[in-house]
Amino acid sequence: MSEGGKREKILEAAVTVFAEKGYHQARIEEIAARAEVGKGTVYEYFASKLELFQEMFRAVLERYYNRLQSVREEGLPVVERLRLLLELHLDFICQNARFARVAFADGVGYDQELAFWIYEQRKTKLERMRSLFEEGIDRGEFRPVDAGVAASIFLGAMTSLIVPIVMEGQEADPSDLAGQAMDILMKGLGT
Amino acid sequence: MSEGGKREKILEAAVTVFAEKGYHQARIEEIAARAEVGKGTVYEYFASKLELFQEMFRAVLERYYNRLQSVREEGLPVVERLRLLLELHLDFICQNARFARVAFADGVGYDQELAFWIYEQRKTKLERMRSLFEEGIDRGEFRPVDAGVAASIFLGAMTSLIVPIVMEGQEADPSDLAGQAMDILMKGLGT
Amino acid sequence: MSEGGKREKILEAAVTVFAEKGYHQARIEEIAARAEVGKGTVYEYFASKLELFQEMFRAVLERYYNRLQSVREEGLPVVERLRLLLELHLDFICQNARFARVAFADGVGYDQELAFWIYEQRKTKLERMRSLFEEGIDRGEFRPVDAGVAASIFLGAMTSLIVPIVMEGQEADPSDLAGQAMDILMKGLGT
Amino acid sequence: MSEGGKREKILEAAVTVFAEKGYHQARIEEIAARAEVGKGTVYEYFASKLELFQEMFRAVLERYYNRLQSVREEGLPVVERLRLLLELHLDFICQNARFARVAFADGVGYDQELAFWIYEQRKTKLERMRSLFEEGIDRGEFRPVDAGVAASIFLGAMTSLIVPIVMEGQEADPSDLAGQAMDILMKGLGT
DNA sequence: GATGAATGAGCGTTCATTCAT
DNA sequence: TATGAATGAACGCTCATTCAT
Repeated sequence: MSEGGKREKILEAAVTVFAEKGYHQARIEEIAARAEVGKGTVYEYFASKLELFQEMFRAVLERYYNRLQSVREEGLPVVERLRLLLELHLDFICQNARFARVAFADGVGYDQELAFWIYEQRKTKLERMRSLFEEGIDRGEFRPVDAGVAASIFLGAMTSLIVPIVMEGQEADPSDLAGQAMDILMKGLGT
Repeated sequence: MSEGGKREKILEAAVTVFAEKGYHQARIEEIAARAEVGKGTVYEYFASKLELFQEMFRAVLERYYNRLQSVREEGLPVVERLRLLLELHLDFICQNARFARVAFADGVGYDQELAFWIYEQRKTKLERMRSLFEEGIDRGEFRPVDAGVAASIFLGAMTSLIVPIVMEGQEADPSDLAGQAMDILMKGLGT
Repeated sequence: MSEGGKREKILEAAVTVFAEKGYHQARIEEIAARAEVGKGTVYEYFASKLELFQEMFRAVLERYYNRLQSVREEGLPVVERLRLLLELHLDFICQNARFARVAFADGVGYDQELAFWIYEQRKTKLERMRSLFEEGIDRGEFRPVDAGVAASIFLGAMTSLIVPIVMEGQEADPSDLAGQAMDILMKGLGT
Repeated sequence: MSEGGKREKILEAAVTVFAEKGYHQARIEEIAARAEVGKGTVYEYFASKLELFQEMFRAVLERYYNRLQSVREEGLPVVERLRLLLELHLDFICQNARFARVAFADGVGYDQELAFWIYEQRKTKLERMRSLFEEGIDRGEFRPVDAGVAASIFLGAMTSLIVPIVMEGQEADPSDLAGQAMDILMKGLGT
């Protein structure tokens, strides 16, 4: 058997197992078994459990970012891009709840071995978000608030809204939910 | 040595060690050492590592809730209560960043052994928040949005805003930050 | 509370717990609890778990030997004394199955910490038995067989016959069982 | 190092260590060391200490039963088969005193964790023995006694006779000892 | 004497990682 | 390249024993 899909199969299995068991409860042996390769083979492709986790995490994030690509079409107003971002985000989660379990922990409270690494990933997201808000402010679409605070709130909302979906498999209509959240975030709660 | 503050000392040490190392990396022996008690003593007060973690978590949450008690004074408008809540929350975190590390994980991505238990704690928080928003809507302070969505966004913001404080020890002015966040959440981002 | 029955109560509790759990599974704390004394009190009366076990063992053996005393009435023929011995032995066990569990292990296979000590107790029994057989041979009641071998067989039978009573709580008629065993041992199996 | 006799080596080491120390005092680490394998390797072959003990016990019993196989030649009179059985039994013990230490505890007084399991093994032995005695009675070789009682006495004798050999390394002539015991058991002690 | 909170040595078991094949 | 048998460091938990009160 020559095909080189082994690396992919291992990553795929890693997503499943890490999501199901969490980082520490996940056993390399189970990942290998689910990938239908030998335990040693995992180490041919990944130097350690930690690295496997990180690669898997990156791979999932990549899929996620790919899914969100359309948001970068700069012709659209920032508000529309945010709405789209939120909708695609929720949609991605609804369809990949398993992935979310591992990939959308925002780093607080996570196991120390991973906390800072995951936090770095989050910082990237936050930064992208912040420049989006800056653009919105520059364009006059938003009030001149602190872009960092706005980005943080938006990111927090994105994370918070998916929790019941991820934890309880709660059904949700991404489009509707995104609409409601955007309504609050853009127009505020006040009368 | 007469005082029986052993249980408290152990809980105190547990906060420190669990926060520093995370649940799995934390070793009972280190907690015992930091509490200046024997390893066995830990098991006099707590049946297992898991139970120790949970008790510690509850104790921290209790301190947190105590700190937030003033928010329940029902004379105040809901908006004021929310602002106060956010400010006290941020203030508590600034002064107890260590605690936050363990107590404000939202349960996603956390180790499976704990994920659901922690999620239950979060649900309690979310429920309290939701009824606060319902009250605000009933009183006509807020627009008639979905209270659950609003609560989720608010809780997400609360969590998100503390991440850099907790992870990087970033300095922050709780009052100012709360003001900015409330401004966005109440008036929205739109022009 | 001044009464000095503490030692007795501890021994009594020790019999129960050691019998129920075996030496290693038995916990001093449980013995103390069942004796309604403090854990430390056990150590006022017995230097260690091992010594407590040995004292308990001796106490049970003493009761047993007391029960068997009538056998020493030297007026009776040895055969009668053996029959009586066997019957009293079986009767004692039927009524004190719990005791038997701890006191009639023959020391083989027993935990090393106890094996040799228990074996010593057994040697005492075997020696008494051997001199009884010697007497029987001297008196012409028995054929001139090796008294040691005879004693060993008799002791083996005594132990073996109680196993189902002790292990399964099997009901048995001591007198009848003693009769059948004596019949075999005295007249043999052969036609 | 190609041979995969690891499992055998571990079992061999287990016999030695369990016999020397007893179940509870025996440490897996010592067994591993004596088998010249890593501690973890033990767990590759046996799920737990208890299972290792049971497998070892079974393995020893198997050797023992193999040794006794000739007894099953049904051409021989039952008396002869019993004599042979006893002789082979004693001979096996003389040559494998170490094994006997672990394998011939008859279950009374043994550690609770093992007592009932070992008792089951004993019941198997007793049952085989009983049917042998029934056959002897049917064939008219024996008087019509209770086969169960006879089997119990015989088994008790088998166990009892090996005690000094096992515990003190006492030398014994299996053939002679078997002869004496059979003489008593078949012809009885009475004149 | 009586107590029970405190202790820590000790051990079974897990599992990431290695390496001979 | 692929494997999985072998490894051993690591750690949670137990419980006999001590000792201050």
